Amino acid sequence: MRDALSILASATILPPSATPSGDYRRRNRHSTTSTTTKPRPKPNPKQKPQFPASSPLLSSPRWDHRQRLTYYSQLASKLAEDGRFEDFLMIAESVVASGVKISEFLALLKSENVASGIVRVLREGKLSAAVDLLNNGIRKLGVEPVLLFDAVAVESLKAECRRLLKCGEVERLASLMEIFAGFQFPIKELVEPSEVINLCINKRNPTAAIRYAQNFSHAEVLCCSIILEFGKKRDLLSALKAFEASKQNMSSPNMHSYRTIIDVCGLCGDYLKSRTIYEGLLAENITPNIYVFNSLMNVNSHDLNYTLDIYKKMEKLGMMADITSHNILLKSCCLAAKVELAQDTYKRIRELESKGVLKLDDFTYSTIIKVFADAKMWKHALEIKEDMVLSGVIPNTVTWSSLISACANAGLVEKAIVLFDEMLQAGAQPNTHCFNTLLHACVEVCQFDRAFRLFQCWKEKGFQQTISNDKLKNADKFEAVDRMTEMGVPHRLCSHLTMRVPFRPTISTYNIMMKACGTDYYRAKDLMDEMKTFGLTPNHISWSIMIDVCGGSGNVLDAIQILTSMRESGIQPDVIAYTTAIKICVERKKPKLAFMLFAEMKKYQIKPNMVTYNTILRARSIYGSLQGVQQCLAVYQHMRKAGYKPNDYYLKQLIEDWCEGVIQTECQNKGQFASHTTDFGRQSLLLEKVTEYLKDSNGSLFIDLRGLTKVEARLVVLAVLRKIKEKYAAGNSVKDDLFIILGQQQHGARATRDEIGVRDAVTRLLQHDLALQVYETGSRSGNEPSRGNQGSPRSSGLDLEVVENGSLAETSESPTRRPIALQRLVVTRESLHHWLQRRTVLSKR
DNA sequence: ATAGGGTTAG
Repeated sequence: MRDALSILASATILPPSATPSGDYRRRNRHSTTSTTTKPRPKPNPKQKPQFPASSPLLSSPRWDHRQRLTYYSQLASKLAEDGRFEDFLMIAESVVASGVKISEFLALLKSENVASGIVRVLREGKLSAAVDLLNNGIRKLGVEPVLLFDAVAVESLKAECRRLLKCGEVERLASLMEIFAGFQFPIKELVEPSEVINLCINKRNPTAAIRYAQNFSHAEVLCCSIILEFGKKRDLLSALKAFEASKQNMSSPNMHSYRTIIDVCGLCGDYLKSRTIYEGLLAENITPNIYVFNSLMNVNSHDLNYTLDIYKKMEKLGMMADITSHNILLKSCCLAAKVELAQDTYKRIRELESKGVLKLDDFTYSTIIKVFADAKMWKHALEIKEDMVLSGVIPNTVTWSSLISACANAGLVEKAIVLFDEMLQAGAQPNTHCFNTLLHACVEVCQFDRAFRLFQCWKEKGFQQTISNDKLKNADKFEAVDRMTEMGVPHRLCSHLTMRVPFRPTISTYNIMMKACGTDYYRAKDLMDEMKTFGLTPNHISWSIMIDVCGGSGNVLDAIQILTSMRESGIQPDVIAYTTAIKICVERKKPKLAFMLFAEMKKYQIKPNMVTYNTILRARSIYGSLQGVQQCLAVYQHMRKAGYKPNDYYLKQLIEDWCEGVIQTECQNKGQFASHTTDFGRQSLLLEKVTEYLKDSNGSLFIDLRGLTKVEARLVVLAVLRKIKEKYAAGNSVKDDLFIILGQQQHGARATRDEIGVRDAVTRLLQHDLALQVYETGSRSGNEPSRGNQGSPRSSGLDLEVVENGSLAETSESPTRRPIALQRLVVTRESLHHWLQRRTVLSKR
């Protein structure tokens, strides 16, 4: 125990003699808002203070009881304010030991000083130790610490909370709250809980949010909403942290938080994580509840097999799958487009219903309707509607929407409109979503006028409703209906629209309508402006549609310009916007612009996708020149590097067409080979070779046909010949024989059938179709009539067994190379000359 | 406490 004297000595406070007791005033403990001061309540006169003799100061005859108490409470207040809670407690203990009631002491204590002392140690980061001390010390004196804080203290604490809120000091705020919650203080009074939680979420501080939430009795619910909020912000990492933090201080696993984090995984697109979480539960031998199972199935619903596995797992555990589980299973079938499985599932659910186990709901019916809608089975969809009505489930807006799209997807606009009408008759409230479906139905079948009439009519009626409410006079109404009927809107539809379809368009509405503009760029532009008057901002899709509409009107340059407008309006063009623009260029036969845009994508680091590549490669007919083909091949290589499978149909077509162009007029039966299709797995080799041989840098007259089929070999030879021809036309004559490697033979082994096939096909092409002079050589190089062989046969990227100057591996140290002899064809330079002179003008394609 | 519908590029 420390000496009270030393405490007094260090306390910077005036002796009580300088403080007239009657003058001492303190603020009223019970006032909540008023800051005015009141005289402090007089101590109970019956109270006879008994100060122990051991405390000389307390028993000093110079002071009366009240003076002493006032002095010590002031001293204690000061000590608390300085954060010296140990000393503060010692005073309190001495006072109590002297026989004074603690409540009397507390009544005199300046509790705002205690509060600010706590704030002070909080700022110094030494809060918890100090508070533990205070908490225990005060409790030991038989008082709840909450009594330390009166209205004034609460006000100062509130102010501190507001300050911490404003500064975004969530950690400190959470600490403060934890402490006061520990005092059994109603912390809800200090600051609005949602404000604290929102701040923690905005500050991306999941642990502070959870720490705060755990001070409340409904912590589980709060923790779940925190996890969900992070999910809504697509911040899975923080959500997971919140989830982990919420597991602390939790006696039993909280299934609610498990299902929430699983839902959040779905929101954030990380379905694999949801599986990990589920497996974690299993590993701990915890059986998830049905909500966890349903959420897991839902998050993984795009993976039918997994969903089915979970469904079976539930069965194995003897857990009754409820209607939600079944609905999710149906949804999974729907996403996988497994119509039959969906039908079976639907039947099974119906059976369960007839046994009284389940009750089908609007979700069930709407989902199976969507299955049929997607499969264009509109009749089946309508049958489900009958089932639904018979079992007494009322179709809702979503059900009607799905039914309308069932007809729309099948191209039945009339039926879609009849259904819409029926929906209104049935008293269902259509919403914008539903209206969009209907408008889209019209656009899908190119009934643009009809889309506009409906749109116009919806807009007018919607306005009237909002402007004049229901005060619309009957006469006006009839007039409006007449006008709409004139516009071709069904009469019944008009009257319903007049009554209750408010016009609340979305971006989608305008996007659909912009599509309905076809190639009328100015109309689409007007719609875009109109959209802004409704407070809607065009999105990526709007801009892409604008590019399409503008380009469709033939205005390629303006269409490209839209990419810039888009960027200027704050929306970075995405891969779709660029692909659309490239499509326009290709359609309008502007390959150079298309390639320019393609290059621009690289500049803006927009990765082309399969559609982009196919779009730019599509217009093969417009690339007639070697340069064009080279550009295409470069795109092709780019594509492979980006990891796309080289199964490109267009490019093969391009090469075939271009190569065949060599003999277009010389060979009548050219279709014979061109009609063959090489199988996709082998194309990469073919295309690689063509790409290699067509490079400008590759000047050698050398072709390696090993590994190719005869159709492919023919293409490669034709490609090289075509290149020679184009080079010749540009003034480069042939200076060498053309070497063609067919295959290799080990010692006396016979050539394979394939190799013979290739040799025959190529020989026939060269000799018969093109009348070139060809001879075959199977022996070692050097035996054929030599012409210096300047063109090096070594070609980059190809591993050849031929070394320079035609001598085969004489200097090689590898013994395995020695016996290899190359089967090759040689096309003489003279005959190539003749061939070139025969047709110096390239056939125009 | 659970789930569902419409729009963009081949």
